[in-house]
Amino acid sequence: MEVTGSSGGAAAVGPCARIPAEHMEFIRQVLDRVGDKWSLLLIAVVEAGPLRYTDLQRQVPGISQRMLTLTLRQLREDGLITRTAYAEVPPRVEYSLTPLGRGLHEIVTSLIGWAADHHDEIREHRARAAAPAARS
Amino acid sequence: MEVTGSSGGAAAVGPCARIPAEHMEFIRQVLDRVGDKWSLLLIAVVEAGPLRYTDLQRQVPGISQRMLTLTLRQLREDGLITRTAYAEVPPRVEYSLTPLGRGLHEIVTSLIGWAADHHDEIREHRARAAAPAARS
DNA sequence: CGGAATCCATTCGGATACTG
DNA sequence: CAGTATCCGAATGGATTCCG
Repeated sequence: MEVTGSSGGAAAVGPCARIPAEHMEFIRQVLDRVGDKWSLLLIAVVEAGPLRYTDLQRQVPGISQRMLTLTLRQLREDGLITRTAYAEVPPRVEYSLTPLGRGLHEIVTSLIGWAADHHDEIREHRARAAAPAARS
Repeated sequence: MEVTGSSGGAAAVGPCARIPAEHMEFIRQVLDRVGDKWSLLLIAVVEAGPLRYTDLQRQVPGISQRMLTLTLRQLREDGLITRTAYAEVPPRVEYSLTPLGRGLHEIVTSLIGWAADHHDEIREHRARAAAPAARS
């Protein structure tokens, strides 16, 4: 796997970072699915045990019914969450993470933790980039 | 901070998963920035040391100049990558990860690893969901 | 309560052409 | 080489309305 050989002209890349082209395919697939506006957030929230539709809607501020339904369906089709419907008088539906989903949830937790740790730093950078004025 | 009091009606959620509403804000911000089509992929690729514009374009299959430029600019504004231009006859520009970006890169690596481990499983689920036919 | 369906604005993002 | 600028189709996603 060590492609640091000097035979090629454009070597000198790092040791492990060259992403194999074969991997690109499913990286893209996962990123396409998970890289929308709500999936990761929903993964993060639904971890709190079986949650009902309206619970999710309340916990995720700003999401519309449409997007909630759509995203939940996709996550379910990918095997990341389960949907359990109870045939009761007021219908009740509960969503939970599958084991597969829990694996992803750990990563989402990392991401959220990282965001929590560094969002100040990012906001500073962003503000600094937006204001090219500050120069004595 | 323990809101697990039984005064409310809808308690019974998990122990740690309730995401504080204050966190939601910057979770959304980070997700909005990072949850597009190319950011995470670029973070993953640019880790391979200083890479030039065309290198990135070659390493990320399918990206257009427009998106490459735009995404690189955003990542730079957020302080995740650095851009170094050399005033040479054929212009040369190199992109690298900042320390901040390297922190995110670790998480991206986890995500890619997870994707590599489970993409078969996901594809199976997805196919099974798409084909409701298979029943003897 | 838990959706599905339709409508529509905004955004995303690709193709192309041009520039320093 | 490393972008910028414009055009335009496609997809995202919100608001609203209706249904079982």
